[in-house]
Amino acid sequence: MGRGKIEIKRIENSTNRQVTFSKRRNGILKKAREISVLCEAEVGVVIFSSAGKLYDFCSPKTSLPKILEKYQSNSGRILWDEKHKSLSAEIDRIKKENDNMQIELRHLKGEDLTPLQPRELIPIEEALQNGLTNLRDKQMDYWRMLRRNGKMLEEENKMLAFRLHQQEVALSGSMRDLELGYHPDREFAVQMPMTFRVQPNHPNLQENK
Amino acid sequence: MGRGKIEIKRIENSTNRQVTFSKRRNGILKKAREISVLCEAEVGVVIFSSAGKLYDFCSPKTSLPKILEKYQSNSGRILWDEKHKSLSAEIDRIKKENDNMQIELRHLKGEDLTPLQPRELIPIEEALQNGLTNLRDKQMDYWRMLRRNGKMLEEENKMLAFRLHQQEVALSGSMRDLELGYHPDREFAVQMPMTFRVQPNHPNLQENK
DNA sequence: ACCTATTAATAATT
DNA sequence: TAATTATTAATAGGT
Repeated sequence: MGRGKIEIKRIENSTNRQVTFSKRRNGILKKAREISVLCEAEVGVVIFSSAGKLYDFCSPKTSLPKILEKYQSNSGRILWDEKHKSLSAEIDRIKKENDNMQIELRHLKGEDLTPLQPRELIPIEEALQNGLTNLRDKQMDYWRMLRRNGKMLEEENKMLAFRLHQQEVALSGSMRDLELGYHPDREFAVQMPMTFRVQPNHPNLQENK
Repeated sequence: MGRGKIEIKRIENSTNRQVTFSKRRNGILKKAREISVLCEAEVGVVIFSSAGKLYDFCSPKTSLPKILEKYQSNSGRILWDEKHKSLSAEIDRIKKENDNMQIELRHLKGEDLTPLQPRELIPIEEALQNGLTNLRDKQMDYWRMLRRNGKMLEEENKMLAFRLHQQEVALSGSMRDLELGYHPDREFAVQMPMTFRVQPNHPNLQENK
């Protein structure tokens, strides 16, 4: 179609090649549009000129990603790039790690032990014993902390009770002053009664047991 | 181009549509091949028929993945966004699962318990106790199996020892025959001596303890 | 699937 | 680079 028939091989004349590219490119894109409308086909076309310029067409109501997704599932060929491969590889790696941990967890919980040899049960038993030992240590720490805390509260209580006692003494003194009249010389010496003791079963301590 | 001009709109007649699709599809793929040869263009074409059948072309010396890679970097459009997102999402999901299991494992091993409240230690302790119980059960099963096995071996030994005894008796009889001459009438009745017993500390059983 | 009249694409030229 | 046009190629409708 043209003033003469041409052979389908590289056009050596650079200008001709570029002109032909331009014309035929338009032709293909037009044909692509037409077939997609006429026949309800999904079409994707990507063309790079030899200079690297991009031209493309995609049938309406879809998109290149959609078409390519369909292409992959339909052809079985994998289009995705290195990044995808590495993501997939990472997924595989993590899944494997996951499986191993799952197995270990099951074993520690005493599940799926049947296929194991007695020899293989030993490290699991040790892990469990160890875990229990560590846990008990931790619980012991808490217990000690609570006891220590209780003792501190006890001390604080003792101190507060003493202050309360002081105030009561002071208050009763003031009351007496009010009743008997003010005596500026009178002295209310503050003394700590060393024999004062909080009862060991002080209510406040109950809550921290 | 044809017996009549046609409007570029969906062909209602299904047969016509299919025929036209077939013809034009070939046309496009041919054009794609031609432009790629004539003009050194890189071309990728993907066509789906309305029935979902796939046809494609890719210029020689390249591949669809390569073309699409180039397409992405050239157009800035990302073709794999969706796929990427879903893969990334899956990685996140699995990693989370992974982390949770890792924490659970650590806890069971008695590690990283410090930030936990005493209340949170209880289920861990229960899990460990449970695991240990299950494991001990399993070990008990093995032990019982070994014992049962040992008893069976003991029985077998008893039987073998008896047979050996028989043969010794028969052999010594034959020897006597050889020494005294053959007496066809002579009878070697086989009797099980019921009082025969293998010693409980039979050497073969030691290995299975 | 093939045929062919007709339209559409395009190579060469301007 | 764009328009023109002679010619080939594509294809619509029929068989």
